Amino acid sequence: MNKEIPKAYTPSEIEDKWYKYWLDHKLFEANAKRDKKPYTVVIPPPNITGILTMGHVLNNTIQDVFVRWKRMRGFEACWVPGTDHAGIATQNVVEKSLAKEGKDRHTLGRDKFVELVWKWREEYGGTIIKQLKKLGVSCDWRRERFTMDEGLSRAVREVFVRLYDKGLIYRGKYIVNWCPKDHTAISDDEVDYREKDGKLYYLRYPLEDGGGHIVVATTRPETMLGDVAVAVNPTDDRYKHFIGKTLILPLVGRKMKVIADDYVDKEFGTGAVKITPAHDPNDFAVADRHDLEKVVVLDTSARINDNAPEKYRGLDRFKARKMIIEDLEALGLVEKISDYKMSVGECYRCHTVIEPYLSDQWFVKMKPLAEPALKAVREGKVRFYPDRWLKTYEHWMENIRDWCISRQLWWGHRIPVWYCRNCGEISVSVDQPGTPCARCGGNSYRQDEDVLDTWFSSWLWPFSLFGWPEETADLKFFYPTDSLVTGPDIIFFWVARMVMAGIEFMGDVPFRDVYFTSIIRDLQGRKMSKSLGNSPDPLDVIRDYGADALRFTILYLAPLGQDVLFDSSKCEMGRNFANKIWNAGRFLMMNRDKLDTTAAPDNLVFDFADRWIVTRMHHTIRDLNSSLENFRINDASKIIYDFIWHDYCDWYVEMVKERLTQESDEMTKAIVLANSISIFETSLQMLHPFMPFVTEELYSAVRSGGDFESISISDFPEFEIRLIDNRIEAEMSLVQEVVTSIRALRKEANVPPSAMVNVVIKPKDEFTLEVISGNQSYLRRLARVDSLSVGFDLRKPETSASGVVTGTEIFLSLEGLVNADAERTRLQKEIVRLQGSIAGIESKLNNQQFIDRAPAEIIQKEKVKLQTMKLSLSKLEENYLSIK
RNA sequence: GGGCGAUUAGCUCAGUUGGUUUAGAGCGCUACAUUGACAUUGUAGAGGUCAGAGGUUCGAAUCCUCUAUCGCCCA
Repeated sequence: MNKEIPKAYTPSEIEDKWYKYWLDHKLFEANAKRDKKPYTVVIPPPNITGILTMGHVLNNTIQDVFVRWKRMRGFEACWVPGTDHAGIATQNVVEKSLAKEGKDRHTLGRDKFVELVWKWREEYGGTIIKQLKKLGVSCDWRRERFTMDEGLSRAVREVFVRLYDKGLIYRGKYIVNWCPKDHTAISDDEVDYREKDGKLYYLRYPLEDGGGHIVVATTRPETMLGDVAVAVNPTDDRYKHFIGKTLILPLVGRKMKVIADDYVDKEFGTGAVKITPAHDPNDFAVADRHDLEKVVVLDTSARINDNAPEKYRGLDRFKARKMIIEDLEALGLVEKISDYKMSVGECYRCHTVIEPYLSDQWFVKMKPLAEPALKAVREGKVRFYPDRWLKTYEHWMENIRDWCISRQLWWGHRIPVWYCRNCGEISVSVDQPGTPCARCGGNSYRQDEDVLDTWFSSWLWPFSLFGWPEETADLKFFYPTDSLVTGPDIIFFWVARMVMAGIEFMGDVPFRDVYFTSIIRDLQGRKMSKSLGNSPDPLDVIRDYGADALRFTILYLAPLGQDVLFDSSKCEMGRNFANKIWNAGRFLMMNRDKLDTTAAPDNLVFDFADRWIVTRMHHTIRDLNSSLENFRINDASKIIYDFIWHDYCDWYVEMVKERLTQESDEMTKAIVLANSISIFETSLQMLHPFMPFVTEELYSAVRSGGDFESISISDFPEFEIRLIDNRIEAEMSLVQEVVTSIRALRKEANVPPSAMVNVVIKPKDEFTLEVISGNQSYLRRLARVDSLSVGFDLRKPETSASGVVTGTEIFLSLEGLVNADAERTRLQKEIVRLQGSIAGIESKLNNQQFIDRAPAEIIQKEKVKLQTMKLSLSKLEENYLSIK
């Protein structure tokens, strides 16, 4: 930096430069061999289809703060980045682009299609990674992994085989969200629910014994072909006597029982529910509990299949609905049809109504995995921040259900199950069997068509990315990882499952601490989402305000466990802060350029201001470290903000200015400046994990000359208790109080800021006298005072404004400027306020129970407070009376 | 229906085990200030019966109970 330092900080000019520098100098690379303690973080891998959102910004900034902080504190900090193959999302994206060319994946064939997805990934899959770099994150990019990489894919197959061999993987029937148009299952989050006008059909199901009928209500009468029972609530008096009786299913003729189940809502419809296990998830669960048959009556295109009476076979579900109602009406079995608003699930891609559909799926038995994972968290081997999420975790783990891991997609890890083409024998192995079929000796195999749920690779992430199942040096050194930073919305999908996988396959938990981030909302409190379009593009925000500003603002706004209402304009706060620091640096540089600093001696002499800022700084170091240790990251950002802005800039720099103007000796000036630069450097180091760019730029500027070392690998400031000086802090508070009080008096009396005033101070005690006399030059400058007299025996000037600070009287001599009435009013107000406080304390001290039960320390404090207030009050009253 | 969280200044939020808190910050507002770091600034100020009602306690924004409103998760 030279003399032409711009007045305003312009982030865009330096951010890319420093990021490139850090990468070129390999500052973020971590190695297993080093003689350091590891600090490991694995990134929650973003989807390759995704673009950077505010959620990612928060999440990754938090990780970066911890990683940079630990790196500076001497840890071998290793942050492994990567992306997730996001099965469904990615397949959809590629299918959409195919559709634009009028093609679909089926005409292309599986191999060609998968090839195309890989090509798409090469081209677009790195977008979010590029965007993350703009944020300044300090990942070891050499280690970047993708959940479909060969190594990770092998880990997935290995895990499947191990679990299968242990008997923890099985094949079974399961209700999925089926799209009859795309012929695939889709996940719960890919179903769009819409309010629609529908009908509620009330159907009569006759009893076998001819004793009347039961009326059931349904929105989907065509599924009645697959009914196997009617359920009622066991506490429902209307139906108690029907339980156990047999009904005849109209049109089909099937005999069905009336069963009792808690699931039935007495208030809904008639209180009797038809049970269609193959076409409704709730009914499926009921059927499991009551051991009922599951009759599938639709084919994969949602047409009536051969399990139904011949008449309806081949009909589309909606045509079948119409015909069934007509037929039932003809039989007099429709009681009534009413209008009904209902929420219907649609495929978010093609808007076809989703069909809950029973199909063959692969499952993992979760109970044996969940038990040790629950125990580990309960024992504190993994800690949650905030810890209330423990309850959510426990609840889920205690009621865990088996995990359906198969997906009818083409993009993903294909299930490592092979079927003998000859006899159908199943082989489960990491690679295709190379030996003849064990049962029939056949040599031809067919691999299972399905792929695995994307989470089935994510749950292995903390160790698969270090090379598992190979016992690599990295795995030994960096596992278990230290902190995981993620959103509470994936506590089940991801966090819990990683704990299970870590314990099962590595014998140890995958991380020690889990930090659950806030949810970012817009100013109306709505979750930010693509469809609402209410999420600002972080890249725009970075362009407008700077990456540091965005990082700092979002951290400052995001307390642990609370949601954040965000709007880009809030980044002004961070931008202003960056600019403030920039200008503090500018001030130091400008003064250094004026001085011959080569003359600065090694032994720096500290004056009052230096000693004060040093003790404040060490408080800051201590508080900052303890906030970060406790994952109170927004506290940490407030602490460093207050120190730099208020202690350093507002007070210390102003005092430095006084010394630079007063001192005539170049050598002394050089010392003063060297001290302030040294404090500034330390401040930059403390701030660096939060605002890496501006701190690096300034650090490099103030240290220009010597050998350059990046701030990001410099030593984080160490707290030294010997530099905490309570007496200096008390002295400085007094100076600050007196200055503030004089400034307030000036303002009250309408003295222009540029005008100098004369001040008389009658100190409360020796200590006050000493401090004020000793710091006269600072007081004069900070409060713009011309002549200052301090003494016990001084008299109040004839015309003056007066104030009392904890018993010390301050008089502002104002020839002809004092408005007596205004002065009286002001003092009166102050007197009333003090009287109120005094009355409060007196009543406390007069309360015998308070005296008996409160700790002596508290009582003593109250007494001192009372004394000071009484002293101040008497002075105020005296001054009030003397106004002429 | 079950669970969790929130409710503090006009707005957005801090306030860790109850006592130097007559409750703080940022933004906004008011007044004044622009030739030496910074108007992306400085100085001073106005603004709150801490959602409501009970209770525990010498003492409650803080602990307990209930109510109201809002949000999230599970069913």
